[in-house]
Amino acid sequence: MSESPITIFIVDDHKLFSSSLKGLVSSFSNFKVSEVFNDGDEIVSFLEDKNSVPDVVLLDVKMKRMGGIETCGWLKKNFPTIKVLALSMEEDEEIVIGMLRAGAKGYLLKDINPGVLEHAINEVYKNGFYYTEEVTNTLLNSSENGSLKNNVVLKERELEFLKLTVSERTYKEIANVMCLSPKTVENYRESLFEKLEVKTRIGLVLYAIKEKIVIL
Amino acid sequence: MSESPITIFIVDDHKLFSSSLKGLVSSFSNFKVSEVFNDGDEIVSFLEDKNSVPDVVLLDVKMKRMGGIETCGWLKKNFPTIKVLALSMEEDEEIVIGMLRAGAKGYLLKDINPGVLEHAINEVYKNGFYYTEEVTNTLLNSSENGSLKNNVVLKERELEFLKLTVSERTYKEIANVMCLSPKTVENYRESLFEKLEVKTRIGLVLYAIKEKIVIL
DNA sequence: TAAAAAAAGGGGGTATTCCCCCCCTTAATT
DNA sequence: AATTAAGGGGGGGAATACCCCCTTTTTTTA
Repeated sequence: MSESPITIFIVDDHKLFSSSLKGLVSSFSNFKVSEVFNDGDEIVSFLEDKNSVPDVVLLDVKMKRMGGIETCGWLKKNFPTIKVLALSMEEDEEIVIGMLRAGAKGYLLKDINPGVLEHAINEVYKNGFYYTEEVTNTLLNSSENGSLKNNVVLKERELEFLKLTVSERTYKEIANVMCLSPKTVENYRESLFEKLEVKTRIGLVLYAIKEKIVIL
Repeated sequence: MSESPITIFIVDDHKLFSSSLKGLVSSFSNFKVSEVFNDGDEIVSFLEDKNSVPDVVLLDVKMKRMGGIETCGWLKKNFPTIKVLALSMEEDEEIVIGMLRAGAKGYLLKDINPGVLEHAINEVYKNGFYYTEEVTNTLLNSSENGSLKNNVVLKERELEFLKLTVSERTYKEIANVMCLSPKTVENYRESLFEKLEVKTRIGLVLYAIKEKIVIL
């Protein structure tokens, strides 16, 4: 029952890559690569001129003039029905997060197998999104940087204190909440400073967030 | 070419739910629900007795005795080939993150359509994972809580100050880095306190992290 | 072009944080 | 019986953070 094909735009400033990608994607059944752009600017002016609108855009992340995130944000804002699949060489956390926040419906590394790309395009078209395990893990682990004292076991009361520290409370206020004297609270602070190898409250806050002791 | 069915275990302490789920899943082609457990403990002892190992486990998150995260962690550690699909009523950020960190290959809300479950089981079996858009958004947006002054535009120098604040630096040190007098730095602090409606440095740090001005 | 806002620097005071000591009790170890 | 760990409480002081009020210069913008 051969439906109308999924129309695809490709945006990538490596012409060799984009043209070979066009060939590859066109070879998949039911896909039609209508346009190929070398830059974010190009697809923007193309769409501004009220030309045809694609179902899916394969968007390179790192482009010289108008970058991937910016382009993605523009597409999201002006053509929210378009599903953007981000394509990237590396898996830079900031960029992954940036692209997804900008509205990308998926994030693929360029070293994937053709079959995965085909699957991803179909998924993003049908279900509206396609997230690989790697990307999700990147999001999850985007907190395991820094040299965190990871092998530290925090006790219940310490966790309580830590959670309260991650808020605009003074130690006096924390003491009230925890039903302790301010001085005892300071003891917790001091022992945590040592345990977690930090020097200020800010350090505690960063630790708590990185370790997902508190979720923002 | 009818392959051997995907074997599935269900773990859920709501018997009514788990048994109806068993019926539903069994009705999907090529799925076989071999065992149903009422608790994490039960599947653990079952597997410890070297009984059959399933392909996929549908795991309830909130269970009375041995909880979902704990169970998932045990499965991940002892039977890494088993794909765990977490099932949950709500989409609590901490729990989503906890489950995925514990090794779950997917996270589904219990109010999904049967078709989605079928699709998810197939995906998790074939590709090893299945993440819904909601879950990914939960991870992404796990920062858009709180009443952030979102419509604030920060100037370059303010951003610089803000980024430096998210570190264990005193204002004196920040002043050195920014080549400003400590007093000027304090002016930035004050104006940001107003703009961002926070009362302490901690507030600034939380804002910067939530708004991904700094990525941890 | 005059007014407003932004950028930089500052005084002086109070509150809080941070740091190094100290003490007591209770419960587990040895 | 003595030691060690864990939880709770404290003093005092120096450093830092926080707050309000101020001046000057430059840049925007109305």
